[in-house]
Amino acid sequence: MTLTPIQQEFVLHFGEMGSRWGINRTVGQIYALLFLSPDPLNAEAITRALDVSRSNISMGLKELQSWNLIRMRHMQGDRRDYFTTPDDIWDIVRILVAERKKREIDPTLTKLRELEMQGGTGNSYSDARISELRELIAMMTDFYNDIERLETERLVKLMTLGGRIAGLIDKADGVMASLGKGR
Amino acid sequence: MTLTPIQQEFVLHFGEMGSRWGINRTVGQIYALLFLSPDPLNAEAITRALDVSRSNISMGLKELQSWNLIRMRHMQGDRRDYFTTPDDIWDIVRILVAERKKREIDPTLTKLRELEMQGGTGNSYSDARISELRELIAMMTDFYNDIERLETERLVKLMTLGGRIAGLIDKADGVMASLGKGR
DNA sequence: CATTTATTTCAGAAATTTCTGAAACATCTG
DNA sequence: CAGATGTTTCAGAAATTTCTGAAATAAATG
Repeated sequence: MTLTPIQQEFVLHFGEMGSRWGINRTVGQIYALLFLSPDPLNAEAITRALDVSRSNISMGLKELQSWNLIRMRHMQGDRRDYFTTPDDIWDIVRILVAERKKREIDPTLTKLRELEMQGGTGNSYSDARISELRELIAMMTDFYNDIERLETERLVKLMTLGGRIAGLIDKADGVMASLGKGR
Repeated sequence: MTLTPIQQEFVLHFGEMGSRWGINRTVGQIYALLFLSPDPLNAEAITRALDVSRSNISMGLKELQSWNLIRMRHMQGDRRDYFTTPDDIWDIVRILVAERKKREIDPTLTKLRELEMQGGTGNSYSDARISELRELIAMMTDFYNDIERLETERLVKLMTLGGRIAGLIDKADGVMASLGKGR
């Protein structure tokens, strides 16, 4: 896999964005490369394309696997490991969101619950802030669980509702109210 | 502001999570402290509470201001700067999402458009991948713009729809179809 | 305008993260 | 099993980020 200039630029961009996304440069570049590649690549091919050390690639691949972001595959009569990104780009988004939630949100939700268990902070404002935050994160987490279950088709429909979304929410709410379940 | 043990733990947690959230430990701790504090705090008070250098606090506050995550206030007859987090926790969420989008998503959308402008990569699969990715990010960005406009009340309603959300999407789609605008 | 008070800047120190090359490990082949 | 092939581990080097203390800047006070 020799990269054309545009592919090169794409790969370098992912490398640069890596630090903002919570991965390192090499991991970003490996992912970008696999994302663009029509075929699975082995570590040796990745090393040649990115011009970093073989061991760095090995660690990067391990990291990407821990993120569930790449799949390992094998070829007939070749004992090297080959890697790909999921074909369906929506799968990639789902994985990314799931993993970021797991790393960036869940530990805090757990910690907040822990803190609340341990009794108050000794300050009513702090207590209120913590419980507000816990409630908000719990609500977002529940919403995430509902959204996560939607098939891609419905998800796309939701996302393309545009301005009609407000009316739709109100309509759903109206139904709730008429059923005596309003909040 | 002397911290109780539970407040201390909250502050330390935010410090530790900082690196996953794309901020450093001190910035995380400052934010946690301001979040819990009923009253605005000045840099000196923050320095005492967190036990790091005054200059580090100064830089941390600057960083938080660049994120729009804190507000500067002044007290009558006191020329020191005081800082708070927004009272409404939903405002905090909105700001966070907006800033992360700005830093983590927008540059990539711009880059992808740039790459597409420059003509293809020389590989049809790569081209398709890039344009798919650009479309997906654009869709999510548009959705974000719609959501961002919703008042908190409607946002909460949306998030608490639970399992009914799928049906609601279908209903909206049905209306679209009957109007001959189906996609 | 000299002094006091508050804040920022910045060069270098400290800490952390990333990366490399060499060695270890693992597995296959003849 | 000896050699070949492929992967991982890991100690230290390199790069990057964070943090500090001292100096600079800014603004108010008497």
